[in-house]
Amino acid sequence: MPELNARQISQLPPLAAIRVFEAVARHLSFTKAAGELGMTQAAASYQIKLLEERVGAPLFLRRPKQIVLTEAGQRLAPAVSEAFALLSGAYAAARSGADGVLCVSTLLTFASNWLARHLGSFQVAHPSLAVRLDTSNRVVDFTREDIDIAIRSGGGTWPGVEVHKLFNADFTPVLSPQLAASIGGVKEPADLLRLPILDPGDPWWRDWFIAAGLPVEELARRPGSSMGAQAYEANAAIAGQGVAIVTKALFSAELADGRLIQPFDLVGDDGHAYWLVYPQARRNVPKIRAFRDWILAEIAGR
Amino acid sequence: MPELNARQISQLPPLAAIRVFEAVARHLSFTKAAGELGMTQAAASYQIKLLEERVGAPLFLRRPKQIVLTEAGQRLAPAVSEAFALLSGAYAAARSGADGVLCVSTLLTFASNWLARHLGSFQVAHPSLAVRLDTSNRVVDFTREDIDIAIRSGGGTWPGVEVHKLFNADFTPVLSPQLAASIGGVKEPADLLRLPILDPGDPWWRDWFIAAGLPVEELARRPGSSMGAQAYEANAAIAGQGVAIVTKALFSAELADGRLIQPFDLVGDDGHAYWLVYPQARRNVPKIRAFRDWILAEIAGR
DNA sequence: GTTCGGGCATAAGGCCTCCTTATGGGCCGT
DNA sequence: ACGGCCCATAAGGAGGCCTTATGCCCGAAC
Repeated sequence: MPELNARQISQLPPLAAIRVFEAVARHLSFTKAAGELGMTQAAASYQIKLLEERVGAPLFLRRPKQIVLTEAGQRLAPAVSEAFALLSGAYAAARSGADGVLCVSTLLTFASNWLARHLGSFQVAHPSLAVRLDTSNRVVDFTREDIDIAIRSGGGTWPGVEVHKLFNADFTPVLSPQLAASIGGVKEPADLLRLPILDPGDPWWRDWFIAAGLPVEELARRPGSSMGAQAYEANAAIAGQGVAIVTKALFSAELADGRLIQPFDLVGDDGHAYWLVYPQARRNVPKIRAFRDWILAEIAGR
Repeated sequence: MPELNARQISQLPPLAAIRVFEAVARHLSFTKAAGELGMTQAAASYQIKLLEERVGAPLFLRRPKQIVLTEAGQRLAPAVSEAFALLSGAYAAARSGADGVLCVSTLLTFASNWLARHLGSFQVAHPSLAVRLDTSNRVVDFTREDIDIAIRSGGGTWPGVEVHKLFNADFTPVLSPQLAASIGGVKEPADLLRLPILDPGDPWWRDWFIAAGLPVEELARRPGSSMGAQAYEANAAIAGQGVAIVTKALFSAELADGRLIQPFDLVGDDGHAYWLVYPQARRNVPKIRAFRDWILAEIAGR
């Protein structure tokens, strides 16, 4: 790759004039070039004159009815054309090529339980768009990380970003049917007390217990470790290791095929939700629109 | 060579912003890049923001103490560097490369009788400068022909050009010593009437005859053809075919070595002269200065 | 922990570039 | 000879772009 140094850069020609020169050299006409560039013939004449003064030599010979390149102009024109083709290509690539890869920052559970199952239809709809998932529970800063769009959970109030609610982050206990059967079925909330509670320190449990009219003191005494993500706890629940409290919407498949059951209709809700977020300034970037439109339709369509 | 079409050109990025981007990508610092470009950090920030909006994607990630290129930026940067290197090279070549060839439009006689004998010392002094002679008696129009500098004869009043007088276009008869001897020597002007006059229609003859007190009627009756250039007529004179009327300064060598003799001190002068001319606007172009300085010194040095 | 410094972002304001309109000259074709 | 095409030039104006000034953030150092 060619190396540039400060001296070379500082000696770059006036770029606006070079752009005009390229067009004039291609058309061999000031008037036509000006037309192409959307300016007047006088402006083109001005820029060429400027450039000729900088170069120190005429670039065109003004013949009646037609202009021709001087020797100096002939030297300059091909390189300028090539340089502009390069620029044009790279610029186009950066513009739409940014379309090439969509970087989605997503919460672990949302990725494994929702995106993993639906992303296929997005790929089908946008075959030229590769999706890179960046899974973490941090709240990403779009100005510091190379992320296009993110799934977050929370109150939905973040500055500088566009937000769309996907679904409420409600929560309700789930467990495997085998585990429920082991105590003769789970008929009322209190039955849960006879089973292991997965991550009993999760505030959701406390909220739900209160809503269900159960005592919370006992919860606090239970030993327990948080696995840090609903997906892990749900897997433990499926394996029959205990009762997990999760967001229904993320486990519709497990609930539908019976790997998990929801013993009670009671659903807690702390006002949080899952949100789609992206920088306001980029709301019209094609790939971001595409993903937004797709995910909202996908959520609504169920 | 890459082809450009109007659509591509119209989609070129803002070039000023691209120039800033190139510098920032090289330094990975807004402040340093701005310094290199001789502008403030705020200006660089402004341009990058502008470009990012046009591209539709961030080009840099703002990390504390340092910025890094985003994926889009990484795609753009190498091509931009390459394009600028191309431009820079071509521009430099057009600037100094214009130094490479000096196109001199010259009168035929001046070329063969003066330049041909002196040009060697110019080549020695400027070995990197190739001289292309364009010989014709037209008055070249610098805006229509690819000419850097010209030798003209005339009154010295042309608009838009810088002029330097080389020497007066004086005129006096010359002939070969053998021809003079054939009539027993040429002692007084009237002796010329006994010899063939080369190009008797030339106004110079009329002027000189009048100055010498000879009758001009006889001149007009003589048959004669103009050869169109002093050099041709001088050659005819050297061959003994007649008497030519020429500018002394252009035939100093022939007069010195005796191939031609100047029988009379009487020299005509119609106020014309030989001039060095070039466009005023280009008076500081190195190769033009070089040629001007050389030829004036060479003329003065004799 | 607090302060200092480096680096980028942003706002307001002004200059100067660059474009437009208008006009003229040169040359060609009818 | 005259109208049309094309480029050059002058005058005038708008807006892009740069500057100054200020704020914020973060990390380093004491």
